[in-house]
Amino acid sequence: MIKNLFSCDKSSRMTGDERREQILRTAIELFSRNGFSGTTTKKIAKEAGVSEAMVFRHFVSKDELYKAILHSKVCEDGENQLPWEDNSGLVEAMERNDDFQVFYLFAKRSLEKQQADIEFIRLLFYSGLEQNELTEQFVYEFMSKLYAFFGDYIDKRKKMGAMREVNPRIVVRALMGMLIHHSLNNILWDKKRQLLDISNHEAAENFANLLLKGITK
Amino acid sequence: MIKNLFSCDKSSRMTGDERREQILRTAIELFSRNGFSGTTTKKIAKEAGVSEAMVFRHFVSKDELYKAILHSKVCEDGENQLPWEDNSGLVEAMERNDDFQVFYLFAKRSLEKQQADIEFIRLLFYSGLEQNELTEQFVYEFMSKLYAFFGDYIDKRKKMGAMREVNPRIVVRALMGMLIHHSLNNILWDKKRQLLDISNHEAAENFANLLLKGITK
DNA sequence: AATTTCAGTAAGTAAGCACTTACTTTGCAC
DNA sequence: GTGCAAAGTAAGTGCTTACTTACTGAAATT
Repeated sequence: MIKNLFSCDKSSRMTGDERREQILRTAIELFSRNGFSGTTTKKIAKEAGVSEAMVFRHFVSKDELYKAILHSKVCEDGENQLPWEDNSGLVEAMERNDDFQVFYLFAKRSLEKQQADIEFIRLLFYSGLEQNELTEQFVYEFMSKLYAFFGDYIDKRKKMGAMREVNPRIVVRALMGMLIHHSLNNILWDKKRQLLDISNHEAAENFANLLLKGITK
Repeated sequence: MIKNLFSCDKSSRMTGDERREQILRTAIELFSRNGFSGTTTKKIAKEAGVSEAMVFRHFVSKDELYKAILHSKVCEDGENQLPWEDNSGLVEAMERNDDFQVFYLFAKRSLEKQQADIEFIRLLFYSGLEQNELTEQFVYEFMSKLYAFFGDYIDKRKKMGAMREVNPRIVVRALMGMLIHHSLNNILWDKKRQLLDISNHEAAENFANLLLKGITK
């Protein structure tokens, strides 16, 4: 039978792996929207169009399902989440010491990634509040890489006399703060952009300039 | 009987208002730690040392209790949460156009307030993720006041030729991003300060300098 | 001293929860 | 076409949930 061509037909029988993937995707959506204890296995099954028993055939417990989700989002997607990967412009800008382009391109790519995967951010904050170990570990590794990446660049530019004496980690924390907080505002608190309505380009440009030149004339 | 002197004796009979307050405080602690659906009315009652029925005598439903909490935290405490209130140094610094002191004192006070009331931040993020209306409204009003406060100062300093042309709202968003993200890191993800271990003084100093002068030499 | 008031509880209720069991269908290899 | 592994379900399990009812006892008012 032609089946894969009509894969939107959820009621049709799937292979084990297909169904597992589908349950996982459904669960990601629900966990990211309602958190761990706000999501029931019944809802997941209903949304996926299967009986509850199927959820427990593919995942031994609700807890394991949650772990599988964090693992897939945080470890797999997360690995490719580094904003300088597939970003040749950024690497080139670093080579020619174009500070503005370095920070601008990093900021723009970060904002785009964050807004393209709202589920990821919500999951990260929910699991952070829920004191999940995996999240703590992911944030630690992700930030460590960021510190190394920017730390090297800033140290290099300091030696060239282009930057003043600063702790690179504080600079990275400041930059990530601007970016994540801006995305969080747009996602969580000010969806209608009543407080501040700017494009990612504008935001990245302003944040990069702020970080480099400050606001003093 | 001498009662109020031994008010730590939870098992003694309290007046209605006393007990209501106590249940509220207990509930704040639990909701901020575990979120709405992660907290049960049974746990609240047990922690408060009363039967579950008492919780429902004082609050018609779990939902109403949550609303009462957000109202008390967000509207009452929140009102006094503005970091320039009781901060005469900040107002004086503004009068003598001491830009660094303005941003430094604001940043330091903000960080201190955030770290003194971790419950508040956790509650704010939980209820934000849970799409609570009250939270959205609070953030809107709080940020509006911030924009007005700093907007006026930045506009004044621009006219004096001391600051370059920037959108004050972007500056405020950047500053709040640094501060909230820094606190969030310390509270949620990097409690052991493995990534970055700096005092509030150091953080405020660096963030203020960054915002004013940038990192370029 | 009697009465009223109200803080407080024990023991429920129905619905919902994570998870299981015992069974039925489906598609594919032979 | 038959056998069989695997996808799938209906109908449970015991426990927990938010919330209620019907009652008790201490203290303030009369």
